[in-house]
Formats: sequence, structure tokens, C-alpha cells
Amino acid sequence: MMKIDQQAILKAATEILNTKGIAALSMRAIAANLDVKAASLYFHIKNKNDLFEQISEGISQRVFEKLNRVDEPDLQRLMDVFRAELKRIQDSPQIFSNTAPFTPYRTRLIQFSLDHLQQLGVPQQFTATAGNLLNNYVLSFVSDEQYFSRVDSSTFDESQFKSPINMADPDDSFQYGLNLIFAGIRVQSKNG
Amino acid sequence: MMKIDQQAILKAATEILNTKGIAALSMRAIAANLDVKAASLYFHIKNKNDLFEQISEGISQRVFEKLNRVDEPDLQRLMDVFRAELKRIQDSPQIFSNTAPFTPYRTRLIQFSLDHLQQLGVPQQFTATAGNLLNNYVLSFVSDEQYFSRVDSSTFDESQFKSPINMADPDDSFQYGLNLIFAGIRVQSKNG
DNA sequence: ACCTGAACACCGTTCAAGT
DNA sequence: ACCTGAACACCGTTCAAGT
Repeated sequence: MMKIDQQAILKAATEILNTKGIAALSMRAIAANLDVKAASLYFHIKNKNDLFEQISEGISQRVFEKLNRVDEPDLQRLMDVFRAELKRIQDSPQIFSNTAPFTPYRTRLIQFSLDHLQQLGVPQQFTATAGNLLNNYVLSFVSDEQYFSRVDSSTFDESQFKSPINMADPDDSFQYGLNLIFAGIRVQSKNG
Repeated sequence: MMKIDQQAILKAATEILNTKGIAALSMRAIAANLDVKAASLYFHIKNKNDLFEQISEGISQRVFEKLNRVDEPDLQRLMDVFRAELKRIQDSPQIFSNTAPFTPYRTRLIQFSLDHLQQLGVPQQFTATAGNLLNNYVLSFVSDEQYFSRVDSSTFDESQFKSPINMADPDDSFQYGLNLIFAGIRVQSKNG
């Protein structure tokens, strides 16, 4: 009998996400993973939404800590670290989409974005829009990455390898979109 | 007894979405709306995912048709029309996110984006990235719009009106983000 | 303090049976 | 051809009851 606590529940949930995806993440599945009954989980967590918030908040905390392991962290580093941490948990972008962005570390990351955008010259009334654009970019990008890595491996199609279209490397693609956004921010700020 | 067909099911589903949102959109709720039992729906549609695809495909078709009601449609018009049609159905962005983008009209819209991006000088290997960026921007933007319009009306807070922070008009915000992306595309293309 | 059995109010989907 | 009753295999959540 392991000790069941929030940590253990979080770990079991992450394990299910990374092996079977969010569609298989039921309270009953988490409980089974911990050799316990579903009802027991509610002694440790409020509900499933609370669990989702803990997952997204945990990711946000790790992003925040890695972010500040460098002298002068900027938006480029935020996005790189954010993407890397999202990729560590299958379907994490969906979890972010399904939770309100008001937990402590997640709020810190938003504040970091807004501060840096303002510093880059984004007009105050549009920092939220630009911040959402960045946030949604990384969430959507990782969501697409994880989606296609599932589709590609399930519907294995040899013709894809003969295809003359050379798909860009995911890292390059991510950076292309980021550069595009950063360039756009610079232009908008000059003209503002 | 109304005649129950795909059209009627689609209409009932849309009605539920616009009154109660996607969380209330169950097969049983759709059936009840049509004075029929849930099992009957499966005589007309394959399953719930099929219904989701019909909803997103219907939106895509209307976007495509409105798009071509003008002489030389461009990406600006695509995004404006897309946003307008998404806003007509509550939670439509989530429906797009939960369906594969391989239906006919939806494919046409993607092709339209890719063609125009290439014409703007986006390198071939990055047209998909830029297209996804645009697509995800409008989906995320409308999703946020619909989310906050729900939160604001439920947790009515008078202090928000006294707040000195002037939030930008949604239309202006949307255009700001679009201009940012378009400006970024132009810069990337010059340097490419 | 922590866990469970049992139940409640739901899901999507199938299928033999009805008309 | 079209609809339904009944069932199957699930959900999240609650709560009295157990230890």
C-alpha cells in the first residue's frame, strides 16, 4: 500500500496522459493506477478540474523556474522553455485550454509576457492581445506536434517518405513562427 | 412529427450550442430537442464526431462562399469572414479543434491560405507553419472572446468599469494581431 | 484520517424489435 | 424506412458506512 496523496495522484495522471492520452484520463483510471477506488481520490483533490489545474500549474512552475535559470530571460527563452515543458506531458495543451489561467505560477508567466511586450513597445491596450497570441501560438504548436506524431505513427504511410515536399524540421518551424511574431511586434511598435 | 434528417439534427445541435454551450451538447439533448430518442439519431448520422465534422464543415462552406463574394479575396478577408462565422456558433472553435481538418471546404480554406502565403513570399517549407499560425490565431481569438463574454456576464463586477486600464475594442484587438502577423510575414519574406 | 460500496445522474453507441 | 426499449460499458461525484 503506497501512500496516496496529491503528489501520487498527479504522478499517476501524468503517467496515463503519457501512455494513453487525455481521452483515457478518467478518475477511475487514475484510481486503478494507484490500487485504490475512484471515490478515494476525492479525499485528496477537490475534483477533476482541480487536478487539471494542478497539472497546468505544475508545468507553469517548472517553466518559471527554468526561465529564471538564465541572466536576462526574454520572450524567446520563455517560448522555448514553455514548449519543452508542454512536450513532456501528452495533451498538456488541451489541459491548459480547459483551465482558467488564474493559478499563481501561470499568472507569473502571463505577467512576464506582458512586461516584456510593453518593454518592446507594444501599446498598453494591445499587450493582452499580443500576449494571447504568443501563448496560443505555443499551445497550438505543441498540440499540432503531438497530434501529428500520433497520426503519423498510427497511419504509417510509406509514400510520405518519397514525397518531394520537404517538411521543415519542427524546431525550425517553431522558430520561424516565433521570428515572424517578434518581427511583427517590432514593426507594429515602430509605427505605433 | 417533424421530419428528422441531417439538416434537422444539425439545426438542433446549433441551437443547443448557442443556448447552453458545448458542455450541454449530448446526443440525448439533441434527440430531446427533436422529440425523438437518442438511438434514432444514428439512423441519420454516423456518430457524434460525424456531427462535429458537419458543423465545422458547414462553417467552412459559409466562409468559403462569403470569401468569394468579392473580387480578389485575400488573407485579411479570409480572417474577417472566418471570425464572423465562428462567432455565430458558440464554442465553434472547440469543435474545430476536436475534428480533423480533412473535409472538403475546410481543405479549400487551407489551400487558399497556403496559396496566398506562398504568393506573399513565404518559403514553401514554412507555408504550413504560417497557415497554422493564422488558423490557430482566429480560432484562439474567438475562443477567448466567447470565454470572456461568458465569464464577464456571470461574474459581473462593477469595479471593471472604473478600471483605468482601457481594454481595446475586440475588433481593434483582432486587427492588431492580424496586422502584427502580416507585418511579420512581410519582414520574413524580405529577409528569406 | 483515510478508504470503500453503493448509488445517482449522466454519457455514446448498438441492436433486436417494433411500425 | 424509420423509430424505440433496453442494454452495454462507460463517466464524475457524493456520502453513509467501515477501519
